[in-house]
Amino acid sequence: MPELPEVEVTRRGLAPLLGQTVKDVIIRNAKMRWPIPEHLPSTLAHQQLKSLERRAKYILAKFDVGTLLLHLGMSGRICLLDRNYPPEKHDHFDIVFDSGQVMRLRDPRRFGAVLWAGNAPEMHPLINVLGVEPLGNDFDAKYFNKQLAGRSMAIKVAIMDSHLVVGVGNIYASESLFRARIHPQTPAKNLSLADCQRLVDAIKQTLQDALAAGGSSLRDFFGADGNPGYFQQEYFVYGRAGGPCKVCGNVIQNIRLGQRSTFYCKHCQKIS
DNA sequence: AACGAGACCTGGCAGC
DNA sequence: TGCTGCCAGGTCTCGT
Repeated sequence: MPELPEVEVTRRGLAPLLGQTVKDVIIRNAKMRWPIPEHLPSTLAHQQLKSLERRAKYILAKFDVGTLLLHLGMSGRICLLDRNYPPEKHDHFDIVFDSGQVMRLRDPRRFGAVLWAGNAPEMHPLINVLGVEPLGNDFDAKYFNKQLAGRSMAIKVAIMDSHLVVGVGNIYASESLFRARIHPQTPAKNLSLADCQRLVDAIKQTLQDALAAGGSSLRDFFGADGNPGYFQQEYFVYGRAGGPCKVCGNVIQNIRLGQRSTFYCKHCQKIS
């Protein structure tokens, strides 16, 4: 589900739809984070899907007439199914294509979003405030060090701030800090350039590892039964409070930072 | 400008 | 079995 690697895996899994023409759009429940635009069925009718891109955790589906923005929120999932596959309770939105395939959005908590962005999605107010992509060349130690200057917030909270860098969710924030041996409560401004280098490297490596693992479950992810089949990653710290650190054997701690569960090893991770 | 808290939702689980 | 409270992979909005 929706950390950056799963969003990217989802985007790649939708590739069979490229070049196909929209036959129908079905809105079963428009009450997502923002209302699903009522005009989508008429706007998208007979339109050909030109490209599928990703920015942060948004999937951008581009058509000649504009761009559809999809966000999976906390519990969203997109499946490719046969159009006759019966919808379930939380299947809120379908795009039916001329091949008979349907792109179906399921989201029990409805924190996700389906939005219309016109032909300049990078100017959309939700998109144009976003920070750099974590896997791109713009995200490096120098940039990050500059962004963190003067910020007293905990580094864990900072790396989850999408205005600085996008795509680092709650799981991979804890995992990346463990790999970089940085305590999650460290004030962001205290990180040296060398600390930033280790953290940037750790974030990139953590996301790439997850992407590689998620990619291997692609078949299950889009299985006919809608089974998510997401990989069972071996986490170093996330969800392992009370258990032994895999490096030093000390007990993994659980605290709350920015109202989110945070896991770390107090022996391996130090405050600077 | 920066930061913290509240808000949006449903489902699963532990504890009583 | 049923109820209650808490927790969950996100992030915008508002008040200080």
